[in-house]
Amino acid sequence: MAVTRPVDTDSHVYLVDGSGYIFRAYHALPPLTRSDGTPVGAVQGFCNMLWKLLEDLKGEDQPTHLAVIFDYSGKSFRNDFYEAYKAHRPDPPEDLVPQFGLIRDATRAFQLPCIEMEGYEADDLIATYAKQAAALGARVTVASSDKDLMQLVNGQVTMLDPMKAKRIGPDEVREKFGVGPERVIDVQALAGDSVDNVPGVPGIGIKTAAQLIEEYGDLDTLLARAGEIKQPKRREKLIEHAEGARVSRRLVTLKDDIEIDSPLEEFGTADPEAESLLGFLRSMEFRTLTRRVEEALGSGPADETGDATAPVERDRYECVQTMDALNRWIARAKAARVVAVDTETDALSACASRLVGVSLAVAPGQACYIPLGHLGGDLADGGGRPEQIDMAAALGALKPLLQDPAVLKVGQNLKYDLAVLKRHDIDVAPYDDTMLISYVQEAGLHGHGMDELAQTLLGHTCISFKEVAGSGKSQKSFAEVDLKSATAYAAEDADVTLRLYEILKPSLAQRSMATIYETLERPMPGVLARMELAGVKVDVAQLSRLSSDFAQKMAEAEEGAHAAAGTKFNLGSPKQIGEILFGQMGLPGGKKTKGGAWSTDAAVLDQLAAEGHDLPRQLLTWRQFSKLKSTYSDALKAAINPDTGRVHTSFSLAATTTGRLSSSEPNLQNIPIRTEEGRTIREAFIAEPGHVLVAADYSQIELRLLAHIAGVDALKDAFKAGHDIHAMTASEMFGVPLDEMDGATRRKAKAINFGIIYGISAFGLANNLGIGRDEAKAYIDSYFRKFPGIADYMDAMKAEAKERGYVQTLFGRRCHFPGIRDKNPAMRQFAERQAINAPIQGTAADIIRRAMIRMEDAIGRAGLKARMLLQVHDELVFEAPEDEADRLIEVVREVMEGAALPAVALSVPLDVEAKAAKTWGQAH
DNA sequence: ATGTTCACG
DNA sequence: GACGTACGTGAACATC
Repeated sequence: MAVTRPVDTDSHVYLVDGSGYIFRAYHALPPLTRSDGTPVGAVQGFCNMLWKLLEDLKGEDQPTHLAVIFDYSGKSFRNDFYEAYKAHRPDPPEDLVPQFGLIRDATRAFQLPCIEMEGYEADDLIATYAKQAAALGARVTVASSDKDLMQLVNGQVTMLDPMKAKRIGPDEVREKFGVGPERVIDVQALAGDSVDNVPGVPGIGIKTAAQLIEEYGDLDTLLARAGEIKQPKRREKLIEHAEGARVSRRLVTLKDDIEIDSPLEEFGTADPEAESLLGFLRSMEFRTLTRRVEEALGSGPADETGDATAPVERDRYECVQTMDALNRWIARAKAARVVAVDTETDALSACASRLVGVSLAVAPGQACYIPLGHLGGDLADGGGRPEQIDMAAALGALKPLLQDPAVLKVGQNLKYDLAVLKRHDIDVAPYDDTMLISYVQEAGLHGHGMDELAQTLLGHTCISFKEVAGSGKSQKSFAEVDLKSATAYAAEDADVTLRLYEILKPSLAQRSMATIYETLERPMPGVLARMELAGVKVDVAQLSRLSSDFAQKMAEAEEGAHAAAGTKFNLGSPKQIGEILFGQMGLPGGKKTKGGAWSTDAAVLDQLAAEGHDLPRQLLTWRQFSKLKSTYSDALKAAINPDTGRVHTSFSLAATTTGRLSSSEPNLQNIPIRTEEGRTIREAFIAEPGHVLVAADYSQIELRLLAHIAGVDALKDAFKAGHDIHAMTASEMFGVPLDEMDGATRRKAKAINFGIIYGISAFGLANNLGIGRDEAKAYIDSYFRKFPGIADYMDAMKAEAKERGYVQTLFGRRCHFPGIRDKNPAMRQFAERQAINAPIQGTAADIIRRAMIRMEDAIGRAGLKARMLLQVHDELVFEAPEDEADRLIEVVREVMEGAALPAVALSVPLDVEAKAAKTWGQAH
């Protein structure tokens, strides 16, 4: 744990260039993966280096202060004046990406400060800290071998190559650059750096640059007197590229006056607490290093307050009601470098609710609640508004903590809190989400809500919301809950979240799911929170018109139905419909429902209507309009947020077994499109004036993935050639030439193609096509013969699910099916069909997640203002200024079509159809 | 709280 | 040969 210790002339400050080290370790060391496949080579190199540094320096060179400093991902201030800076750098290798997060975890496990700052590179932070420390008289060691840091070297500041254990002082710098440290930037400005896109002066390398600087003293003098140079080529180049040299000097000159968040004094070194470090090293499977650390530190039992499984004591939570108390908690959180955060609001919707309080936990059992928006009126609080810190002041103090790149914020379903805090202009980062850490490991096995996780992982029963707010009609909003109950409830949430994190996070690595979590889960809450906050505009007048149209159609159908039945009844009651149709009228009943009653669903009513009966026809019409009115036109109008005038859905990240999202309150993933009447609802989704909606959807993505995953050459070739896939299937199966294909045959093939994806059964296909079971069976057999690979794929998935309990997507996401070993054959077969479907549906879900994660950045880089609003499984919906539409479509298509790369190279192309229009309906 | 139906991919 | 079905969701409404 870092301690606070003043910096003075006896201090020795170590500044470790974490980012520089990551790349060197990655390239210098052989690739290493943990047993679960997570790449950890760079992490191991990094941990070895840190440990060696700490051990080697036990003598007189021992650091009194130490911090590890990282680049902030994204652009730096240098791009503000020179756009091309580091622009040609390729994206880091796929197997390095997950290690960035792990290396920050490693730093925290060593209990060392982990420093980064938006807009700055690690080198600038190091320069700033080095200057401050030197000014206080301390000695400084910069642990790096990066030549760009050599300009910092002087009598007090030396560098240490952490891999070669070699000291770099002024003499070594002179050896490398031919000039002393104080002239290094001049030499770099002339020589340039092709790797970082620093232009320099063409034709001049380090040797020549050093010679010129030696001769003329410094860069400005050289450029001013360039005309005196004897060699004509060199003279011309220098005169021509003088400005390039000046820009280059600005690029290579490190910024040493950044306003830093974490002062030097907080970097005081202390022996690391053994268990948390060892826990991390063991989870990474670094056996040698684990043993070394065990020997050096001993490994006693965990400290009582640090045990995630210690009993939860609700009365020990603190209710924070003064700025002093709040500042103490913020300091504790900063020191701990990890803090669990939870927000309480007065309603369930993140977009429509008001912030009521924030809770924090810094260690198991160490949690507080900060009430901010509680109302008076409760007798327990004496009737008045309870004593609370001013909301703006509290958020002002919390903001730097919540945005501090060196403090990890942990939440349970953090998307909600991100959205609430974003509305108060706070961008929480970095973060981890316990719900997602659980989901990525155990999707399909159980739910991932906090109460359930606390029960199973901690054996703890959380206070229910009802216990503090009541239930039913008398339920209070959280703002009306008294502070004592609110503190017990809210602080417990943060406490439990932190404990869950300590248990769940290490298991992520143990089961080699860290890469999936890092690439497909961790980035999502931020993306979705922004989409939900953006919302989508709907045309209120249009919805009102539709509601009254539908009401009229319903009334007509109701009248017709009552007339046809000869009696009045409730058209919304399947029970009454059954009694009339199959009782009074004596029609033959078709299938039964699960509960044993006669089914009256659309398939049954359709059949009866086709036989010429009027009542089922009227019922179908009534149901259609009743559905459109109550579920869509009425509900959407009621869902409009009065502040924004838009509809804000909530996306759920941990609801499905396959990795798909779900949408609720309202569900915007099931807006009608299949029928003409239904489409009118989609026409009510509109763009702001001067804007358009762009809808982009993957064409046939699941069939394409089936072709790739099952290795079906005929399907692959058809997709590569851009053929109509259902017509091709029909032609193969039924022997009809493509140019003679009729609609009915193609429709049959289409049903079979979909059936395959769903884990086909003869009964299901027969039902769907309205044919006999024998005929359906013959179709399936014929399909398997024509497309070898499919049957093998199905058998393989069933076997894999049976053996492991889960199947995997192409990217490695696991979908569990506990029913696969059930003794009930129906349950088992259900699980088998799920196991066949999940890798296909799940891979498609992974691909669109990857596209979404890359999309915002791609839109930003293209200089567009467009916003991503909705995801509907294979479709993304955007809103953009009219004049951006064409460019947006280009960017969106590029990102979506390439979303599987580089992790997976598909053997079929992904095709995206995109269109811009004023309404969602027209954008299809 | 559960079942039925139906909207979407 | 049993089992009773197409895969994944969420919302409204009736009924218990």
